[in-house]
Amino acid sequence: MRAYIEDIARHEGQEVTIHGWLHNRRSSGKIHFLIVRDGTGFIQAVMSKAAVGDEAFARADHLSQESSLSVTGIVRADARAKGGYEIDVARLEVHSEAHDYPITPKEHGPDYLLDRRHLWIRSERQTAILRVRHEVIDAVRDFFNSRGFILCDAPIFTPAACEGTTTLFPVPYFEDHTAFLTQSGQLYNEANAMALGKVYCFGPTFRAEKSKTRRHLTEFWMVEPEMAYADLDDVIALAEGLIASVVARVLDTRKTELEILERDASTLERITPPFPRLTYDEAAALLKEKGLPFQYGTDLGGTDETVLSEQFDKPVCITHYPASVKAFYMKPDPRQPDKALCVDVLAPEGYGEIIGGGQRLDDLDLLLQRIKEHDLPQEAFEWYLDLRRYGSVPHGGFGMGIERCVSWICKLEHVRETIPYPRMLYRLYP
RNA sequence: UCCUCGGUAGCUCAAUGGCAGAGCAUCCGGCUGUUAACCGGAGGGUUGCUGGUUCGAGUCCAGCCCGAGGAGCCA
Repeated sequence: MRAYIEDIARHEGQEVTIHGWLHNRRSSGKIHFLIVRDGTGFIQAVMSKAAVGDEAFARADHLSQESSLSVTGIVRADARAKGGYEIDVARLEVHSEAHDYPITPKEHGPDYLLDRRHLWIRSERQTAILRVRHEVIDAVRDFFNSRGFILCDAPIFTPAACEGTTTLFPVPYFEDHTAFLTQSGQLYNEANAMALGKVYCFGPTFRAEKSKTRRHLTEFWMVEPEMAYADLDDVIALAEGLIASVVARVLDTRKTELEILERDASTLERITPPFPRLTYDEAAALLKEKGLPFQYGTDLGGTDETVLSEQFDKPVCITHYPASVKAFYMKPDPRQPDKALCVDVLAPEGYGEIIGGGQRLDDLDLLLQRIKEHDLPQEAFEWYLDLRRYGSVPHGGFGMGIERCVSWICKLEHVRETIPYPRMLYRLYP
């Protein structure tokens, strides 16, 4: 009977066949220990010379790492085994031998591994991370779907910058046209919210900044919800609910993976709403108190975010940034018009911003003024201005970077491990 | 674009300006409970590239290439 390693406990005492690959092999003369992986997990297959005969035993002695094979044998509980179970091999069938597999069971540098990312993802640690990524994405979708949000994706090819400031990737678009890869579905999301009420988009996002840090990818995945008839408090409550829900799901279904990653689950168990909130002014005062060289009126830097997030054991919401450091579409606070009704959520343990959003500017005249102030071409935004011409309402939303979120939940050193094929400043292969 | 660090065997790394080394991987041999198994043996080198200093350069100097971390930048 065919079985998967993740279900092996259900097959104790039965004879099963595992189809997979040889992860590692140890031998002790008349007994081989084959570590087999099948994509769902790892298990040790024990092969004794007495059980399989001299010929089969000798063949297994030369089996190389990552050769594809099927092992058949009885599942046995064993306290010495990592997952609690082993297979006593009765038959072993080799499908394809691998020669000189480049990723050996010893240390490798990041450059070497990234050049072989297509093979690196076979490792136990990388499969654990990619499983957590899958769970995070699934939890995000369930969260919005169960709350009446409609998935309504924004285009990847866009005609111009959503904002004038950031660097975009240009792509030729038939004769004489240049399209740009999206850096946000935000503006389209606003139009979709006016059509469908509560929407979200979820897709790849492209940033051509020459950022070279552990928090940056040039291609990453972002989920962006947007709600009509919503204010800043609604946006913050939604962000809290999303993060708490995603963390709870990973704790519920991916305990094994968190153990493989040596991630302390107790720090994640504290992630329940409400999250602490600080205004920009309060954050600035706190940074000054801590003796950081922070200049009031500027955006928070990487170090500032790290120090702030380390003050709390939950994600922290920073609101009311100066309007001047935020995007043109942010609504100013009526009580203090130099501040924006915006929120950034900083992940704990120094992981920095994972969510950015806020309430959108819904007044036509003020929006026109902001477009002028930011030196943006008004004609490119006529469709966006129509949303204010035809039944404008208070609305808002946010964007959450999936890789930064996974990186925090898994407590990784670098976001490059959270996506199957990372795209970075100097890396486009494989 | 700037700052810092790095590039030596397939991999991870040693080597005061004086014979190019170790562990792992590979190959051969040994071992019936190994957990990155262990023990014995063998093969494996254009020291990133170009030039310079020197009796002598992996090592010092200059330029370049590549990478890492950070800064700037970045919803």
